[in-house]
Amino acid sequence: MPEHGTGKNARPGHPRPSDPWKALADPTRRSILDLLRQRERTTGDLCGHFDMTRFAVMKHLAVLVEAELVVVERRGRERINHLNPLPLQRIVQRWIRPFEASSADKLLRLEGHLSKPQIKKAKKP
Amino acid sequence: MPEHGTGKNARPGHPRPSDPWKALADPTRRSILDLLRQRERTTGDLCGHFDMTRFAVMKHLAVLVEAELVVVERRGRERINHLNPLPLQRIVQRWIRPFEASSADKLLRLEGHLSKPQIKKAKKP
DNA sequence: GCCATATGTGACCATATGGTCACATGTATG
DNA sequence: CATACATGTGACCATATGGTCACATATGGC
Repeated sequence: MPEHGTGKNARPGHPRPSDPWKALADPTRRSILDLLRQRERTTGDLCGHFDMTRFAVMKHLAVLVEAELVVVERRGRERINHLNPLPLQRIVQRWIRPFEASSADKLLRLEGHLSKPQIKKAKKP
Repeated sequence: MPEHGTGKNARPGHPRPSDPWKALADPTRRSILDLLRQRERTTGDLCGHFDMTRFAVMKHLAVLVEAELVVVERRGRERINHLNPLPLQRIVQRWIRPFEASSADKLLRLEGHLSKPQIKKAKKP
């Protein structure tokens, strides 16, 4: 049930959410999310913040929408992009928290490897 | 000072960490981190868990190492891969926490837009 | 209706990426 | 030392991705 898998909810308007990690991988898209975190913005507004063309920004926006990180509201001839924080929260809960849980231990064990070669067996002369 | 890469510390051993988001983007690599979270593993051990060839897994491992998500310890003829939780923690602290901070408000405002189906007008024939 | 504005679509290109393989290196052990 | 095992390297290929553009489609105001 927690998995919105391939074929369960195949409603026309929501084909299937794509991997939010993929969407997050691009720094431009992360900047877009950052701008959207401040307030919702039209596509044109967003374009003003980047060096690339309007089309490139729109493509990034499309990726974010497919990952459900951005929700679109049509208002007249404008398109207003809203941040949807849910996928990020899901990532935190299903991915990052578990890593944090067991990290203190590993961190300590790691320091040994990071600083010294940790030779198990004495080298033969 | 003569040009030496991108300024800061271009030491031979540490070229510069690549974007951890990029490394996290691939599901195989996330699975590797998941396995490494349980315990450290050799490359061969990791390969056993995936359908692809050993080389593919090694490439993924290389990406993870460049992003400093994995630390390598050489032990004899084996290579032992350790998880390094620090980059993940950095992502959480510098990226995800700020989003969580302002999300409750946005969530409420979003609900209105999420429930409206956004019907597209029929195309002209 | 007409036109300017704002956004959408498809084609197109260069490069990055995931994946494969043949072959090279290193190391433990008989 | 020889050989098998574990890992490393480079070339190579197919596809995905980021980016561009020309052109098409709404929408609001006149």
